[in-house]
Amino acid sequence: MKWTELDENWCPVARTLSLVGDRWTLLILRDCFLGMSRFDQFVASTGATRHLISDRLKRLVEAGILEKQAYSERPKRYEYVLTEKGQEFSPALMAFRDWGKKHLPVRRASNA
Amino acid sequence: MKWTELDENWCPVARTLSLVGDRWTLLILRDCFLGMSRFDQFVASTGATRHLISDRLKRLVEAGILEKQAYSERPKRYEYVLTEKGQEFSPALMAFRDWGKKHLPVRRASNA
DNA sequence: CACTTAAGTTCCTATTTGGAACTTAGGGCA
DNA sequence: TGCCCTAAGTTCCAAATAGGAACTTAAGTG
Repeated sequence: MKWTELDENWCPVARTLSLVGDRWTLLILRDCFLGMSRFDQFVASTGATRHLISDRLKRLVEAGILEKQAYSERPKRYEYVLTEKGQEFSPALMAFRDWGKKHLPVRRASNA
Repeated sequence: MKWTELDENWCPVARTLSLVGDRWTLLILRDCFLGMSRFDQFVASTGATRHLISDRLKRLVEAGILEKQAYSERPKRYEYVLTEKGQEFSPALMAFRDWGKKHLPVRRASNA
């Protein structure tokens, strides 16, 4: 089964995953909650390829989670901002953050 | 950048995603919370291939989110149960469920 | 004119998935 | 004994997706 077929699943978790159940998509949303809104910011921050960011932003806009807004005419430039639907996703990211903080501490060799 | 490289990321959300930021992994966890524990149950319930389920279960066990327990000797058979670390992931799934329920209703053509 | 920024797109290779069949280790029963 | 069944995986190959780097478009800067 392809994951795109999950969108009509009986389970709301599965339907949610069909839309945002992808690492880069969720990282983009994290960045939005951190105040980012531009293409190159997402590329730099997530480390994903431009190709992927382009694709994921398109899907998020189609899904009504982000909105594309022009912030400059002549060079036409757009930024991506969370819609209300997108804003309401924050509890999920908070839950991920809390779980990660508790269970996946960074154990950097203190390179002194 | 490969997503596996996210595990040392400064951001706890990214570290969490490096582990469970994948559709099938999260669906397996959903199933665990619904009381499932066996390989074929995960296969049937998620619709993912046996190959994928096998791979994801391995990673979840390695990460200490699930535990493999023998429920039968002679035919050796194992089941997968949530550890405490895994149990504590429930708020994230609840958040996904709530968001999906609110924003992604199933609109089935009532096939009467 | 040459350089820079921002937002993408294109191209090609490499990795991951999807699907179906095969394996291993017994159990049931005729 | 022989045949089919279950459960948990593994293997194989074709198809889809991702990674990396360069290219494009449209302007602004010195």
